[in-house]
Amino acid sequence: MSEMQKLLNSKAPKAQIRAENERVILEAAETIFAQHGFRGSTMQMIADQADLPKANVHYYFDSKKELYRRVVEQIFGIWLQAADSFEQSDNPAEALRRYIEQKMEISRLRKNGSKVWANEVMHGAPIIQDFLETQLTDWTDGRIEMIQKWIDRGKIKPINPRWLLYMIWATTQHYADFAHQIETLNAAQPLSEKQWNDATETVFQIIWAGLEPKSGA
Amino acid sequence: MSEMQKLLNSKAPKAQIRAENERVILEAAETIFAQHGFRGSTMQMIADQADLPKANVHYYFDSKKELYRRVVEQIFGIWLQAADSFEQSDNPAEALRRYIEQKMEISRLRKNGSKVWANEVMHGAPIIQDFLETQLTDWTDGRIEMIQKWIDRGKIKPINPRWLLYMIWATTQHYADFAHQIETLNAAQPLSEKQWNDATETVFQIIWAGLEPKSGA
DNA sequence: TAAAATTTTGACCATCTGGTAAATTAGAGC
DNA sequence: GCTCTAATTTACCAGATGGTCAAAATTTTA
Repeated sequence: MSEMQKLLNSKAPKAQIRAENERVILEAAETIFAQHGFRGSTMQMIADQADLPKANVHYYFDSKKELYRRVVEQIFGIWLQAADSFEQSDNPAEALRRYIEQKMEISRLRKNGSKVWANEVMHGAPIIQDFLETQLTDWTDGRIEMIQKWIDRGKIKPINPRWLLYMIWATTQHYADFAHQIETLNAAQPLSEKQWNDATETVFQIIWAGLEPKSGA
Repeated sequence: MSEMQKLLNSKAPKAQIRAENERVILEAAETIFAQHGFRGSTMQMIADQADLPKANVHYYFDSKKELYRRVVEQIFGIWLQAADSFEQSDNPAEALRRYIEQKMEISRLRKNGSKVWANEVMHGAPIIQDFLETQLTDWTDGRIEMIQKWIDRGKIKPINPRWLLYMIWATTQHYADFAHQIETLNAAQPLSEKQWNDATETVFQIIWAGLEPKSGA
């Protein structure tokens, strides 16, 4: 631990030391796991990132697997939180806009989390399979029902709601998971604020224009 | 090597043994790398998958890195091949339909390849950065120009072509990279032929309807 | 058929890495 | 201050893994 860190901790009550160190380690782990995957990350890398001795990381988290599970659980929480922005509404355009904006915002601000999630799912979700089967399934079914109601009321075109959801997930998360590719294709520059807004707007525009019932129908 | 394999090889001329074994190893490697990532895959796993002794794999491929690079290069070739289906055309609807169908087909038939690619890019493309900077950049710039012409001629709505391309990539590749999640949400069943067709059609319909200039405009 | 070249294979090694032990230091409660 | 608990840290270990080697087997060539 650095002198700086020591200084910061020294004034913290003992109860807060634990909370703070766990937070620091989880953040470091998310960064490292996002960059190198589970197996590609070493406890030493995480410890260095957190500016703590490796044994100290093990003091707070019994094993690499447990630490990883905690990171993934945290990420799933954020995912579900964003999902709430897709609330029941009679105005599909507004609900979709809010949801897309929220998911793009997460891709921008929580890139690492999205990457860890993608990695986990791509490798067969060994750790969070139960989340997929319970919470994610429930949430998805609920939203599909809701979109179906929009269709039944003629508020959007009749499309399969499931593929629409996947399209939104895919497109928004792409900006986090493939950020490196996008940057490379952007003259090695991260997207600017303006570009993020423009991309968000374009995603919404295409999807919404693709769903809006023809005024003449 | 199994007796079966031995029997099969025994009749092959020597020159073909090498070609055949390299093919078998590359295929095995793609499967294993897709499932476990670069670091999570061991040469032993790949050897077992190829039904060869580990030392034999090293006889054909000097190192794990070289084997991985060969796998990724092969995948990029397929990617570019699909890209060709997005050929110059004055009919955006047809060109887009062909491209989307092609990319969905690849997601279905070459799931592992897509996963390896996603993994590589997500981790910062350490191996294929040069491909991104040269070939992918060139291809993308070309297609953006082409889409811009469609816009200029009023054949599609004015949107930023780049975000449209990313949307197509994201959506189609999602069906490969997140296949496990999609299966879990499909009652643990792989998508049926019918579902694949339906998803492909929906993706095209939404995107095209989102791009088609209003008939009244 | 004999020699040369290629392929196969088991045994082995150096290194890396997750995890542990035990001693030391710092803080909380009295 | 003194004791008890929590946190920090160094040194270390056991197992896994990428890669090597040399011998054996197989095929090609002369």
